[in-house]
Amino acid sequence: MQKLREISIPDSEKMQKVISLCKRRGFIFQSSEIYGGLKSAYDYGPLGVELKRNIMNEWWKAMVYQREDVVGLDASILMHPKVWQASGHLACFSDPLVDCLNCKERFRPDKAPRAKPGEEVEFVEGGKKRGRKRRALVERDYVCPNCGCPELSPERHFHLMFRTFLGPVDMLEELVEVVDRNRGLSRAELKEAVASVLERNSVYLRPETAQAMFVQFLNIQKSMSMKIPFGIAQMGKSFRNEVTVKHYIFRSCEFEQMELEFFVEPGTQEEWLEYWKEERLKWYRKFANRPEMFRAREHTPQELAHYADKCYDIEYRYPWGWDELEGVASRTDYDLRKHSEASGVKIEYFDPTKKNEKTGKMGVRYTPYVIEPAAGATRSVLVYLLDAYAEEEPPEEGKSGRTVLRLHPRLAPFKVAVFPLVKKDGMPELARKIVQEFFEAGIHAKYDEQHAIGRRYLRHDEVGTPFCLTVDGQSFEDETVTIRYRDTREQRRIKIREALDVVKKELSREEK
RNA sequence: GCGGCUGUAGCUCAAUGGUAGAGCACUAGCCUUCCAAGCUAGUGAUGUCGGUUCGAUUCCGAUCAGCCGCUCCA
Repeated sequence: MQKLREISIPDSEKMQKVISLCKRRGFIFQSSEIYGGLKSAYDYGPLGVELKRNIMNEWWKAMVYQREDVVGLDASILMHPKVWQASGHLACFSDPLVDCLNCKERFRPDKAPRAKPGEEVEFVEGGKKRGRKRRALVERDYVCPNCGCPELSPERHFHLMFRTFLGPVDMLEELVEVVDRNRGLSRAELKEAVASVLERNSVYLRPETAQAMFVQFLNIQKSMSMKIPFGIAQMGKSFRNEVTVKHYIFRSCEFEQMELEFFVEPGTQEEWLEYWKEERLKWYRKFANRPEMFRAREHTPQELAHYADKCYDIEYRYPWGWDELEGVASRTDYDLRKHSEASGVKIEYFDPTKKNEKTGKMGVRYTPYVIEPAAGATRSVLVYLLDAYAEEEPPEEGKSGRTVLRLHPRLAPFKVAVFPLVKKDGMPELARKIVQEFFEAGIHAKYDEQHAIGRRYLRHDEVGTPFCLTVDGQSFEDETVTIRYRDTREQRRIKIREALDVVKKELSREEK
């Protein structure tokens, strides 16, 4: 057997290499590139769309098809604005921020050091460690947390939800009229008047898929006769005006989520949280070459969101360190309760099998608690690309090293490539006949006759194609082809009529 | 949003105030019976806008985008 020696790649170079491969081989392109690109927006090319879709299909399979207690949902991205009022996103997503005019620090006023208005304070010019000292009067009840300077920009709100407007009528006229009518007002009052026009017409692109599952809880539970515990699964795009976008597709303003809301009886949330944490960790590791690169980390009390009583982050060891991939949160009954209060609709579950302690009769009514495993689909794409990317030294003298994507066969964009050894003697025709069988079976396959055979193997290694079938002279004598394995570079002969089954069998293997 | 660095062909990189070059890749053809062989020919680039200049890819400014750090990330 050939010895395949992997070249170790420093973390500092890994992202560059993966990004470059993704562009070169049609996985991921920058959005609107010919216009100079758009901040943190990326397009999934012909191979990227396959990888992303394969990951999402595997998630759907594990969440919905392979269990009885979860059903699916595909909600609209635009929802009634009251949804976001009730969920708290409208308020929380617009924290005021302030810039320090001295050291350029940006911070939240509520987290800044307190000070007395009118007091004189000393600070270093430019915010450096040493330098000329200056004094100034405190105007507000806080100073810059970095340099202590009281000279600050106005408090500004940063809306983290994308606002848009429903309805074809342009509100420009209305706005002009409001401004015109209120000429005498102060700036603050005018701002409020304009804001109210905007608010009245605004809808928002969802910042998470979760809320639709809470809002449709009753419809789904009743129409499908679901009994608690049960879950609702949804995949789709969400949008956030992130202050800082980072690390390629890791944090972008438009991203794709795979979320499960799993409703449980109050009091059982802890065990279900543990259950889902383990399930999700297992799921990620199933498709990975390096399962040890995934871990679950419990949130510290400081990190915990206001709606959660406990939360795990499923983290991956990215080239920049451990970072989030999925959050598995115990959200209590916060969301259902909020929507119940805001809408006036009683969102409860009636369990006829439990005895009511108070009345002694059968049947208990309660607001379910929810466990939320919320995964990043686009983050998963990055994670599996990083996990799969490898470079190898030449297996022996005179041969070539290679770059290989060791993707799980079910995640790989092409499942199989079919080649004629050379472009003559009827080999292309036979190879095309074989590839046609895969087309008809719905297995994504690629016919390739360009360049020499070795180059074709290596090109398909680079995009993660797990199996290559090659027609040669012998194929016409005994109806066999060679199957060549991506991970080992080994090959063996199989009967042509068995080729489809051999590939199918490899694809159905659970473990990587 | 701040600070630092960066932007030349699909990729990796070179050069210059005066005709922008290579390797790889790609295309066509020849050759080729299992791991990036060879030969011939070919396509293809200075992120965008503006300024200085006789002339700017080079100098300056703005802008867009990327990387690193800070900040942010209910």
